[in-house]
Amino acid sequence: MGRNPCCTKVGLNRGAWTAAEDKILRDYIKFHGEGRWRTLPKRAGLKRCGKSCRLRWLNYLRPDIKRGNITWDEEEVIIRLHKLLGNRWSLIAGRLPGRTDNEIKNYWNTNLRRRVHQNDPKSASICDNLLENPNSKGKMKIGLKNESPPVVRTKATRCSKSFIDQQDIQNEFNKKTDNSSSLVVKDSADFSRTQPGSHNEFKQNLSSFRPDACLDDDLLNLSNVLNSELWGVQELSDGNKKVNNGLLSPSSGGPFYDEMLEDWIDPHILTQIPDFGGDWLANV
DNA sequence: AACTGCGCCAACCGCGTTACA
DNA sequence: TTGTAACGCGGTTGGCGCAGT
Repeated sequence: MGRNPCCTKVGLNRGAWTAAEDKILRDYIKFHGEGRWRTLPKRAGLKRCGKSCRLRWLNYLRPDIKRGNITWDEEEVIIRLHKLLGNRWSLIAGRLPGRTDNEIKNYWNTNLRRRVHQNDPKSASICDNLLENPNSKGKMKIGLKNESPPVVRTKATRCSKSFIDQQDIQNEFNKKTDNSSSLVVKDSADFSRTQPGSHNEFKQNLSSFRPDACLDDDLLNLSNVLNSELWGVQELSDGNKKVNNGLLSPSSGGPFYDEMLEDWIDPHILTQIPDFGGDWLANV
């Protein structure tokens, strides 16, 4: 279904914003708050379409916007999350306070993409350290099913559907944890086939536990990634392979820093996960 | 000094998803 | 249940500035 333009283009300004326009928009939002973008330009007296106003506010005028060079730490996070999430710029931006999705997208396209793809020594070393060095803090070698970054979802969803009754969450969690300790895994490839509705389902439910559920969308996608693309596979001394769930046992098998996990998932929930930080899954 | 090519990044565009009448 | 308004996302565009010639 096609959509009408958000506003008639006739008589509207386009292109770069002037300082005067910025001031009008900033003052208006300061007084009236964000939202109702479609009608905002008319009410504020701006000759812009609502979309343009929203974009200008979100990417440039917001008071919490951090402008200036991307730091090395931020770059590291971008590379790490892009490896996990693909072009989910808004999710990546959500992990970088003060940075916008547009800024990160631009930075990736102009600085990081080429370096990563051309094995630039700097970014290559970052990726190597993050994804392949088993001795790195909080990380281990992980198994990737293919070379391309995991594609999760490409389009926006809103957060509001993620709000879940807290008691239901707790009940579901209790149910799943009671069952989970007896899981036995033969290999990672077979896992999702042999254990439908158990481990994967648990992870799906785990992804909904955070009470401030606006981040649940992140977790849902993270869960999708873990379900489909990323598994920790460790070679044991006896030749057997040990399968680790990257989400649940980050210290031995996950592609995440511990602190990143703790940020993503309520610490209270983490403490209830059996053998968190160790070998949650039994293996053969 | 003038021209050209290129990179950066703000802004635009199309469209998927959600909310709501 | 359906249609549409509104929102938000990722991809793309185009203007500007800078470096090289």
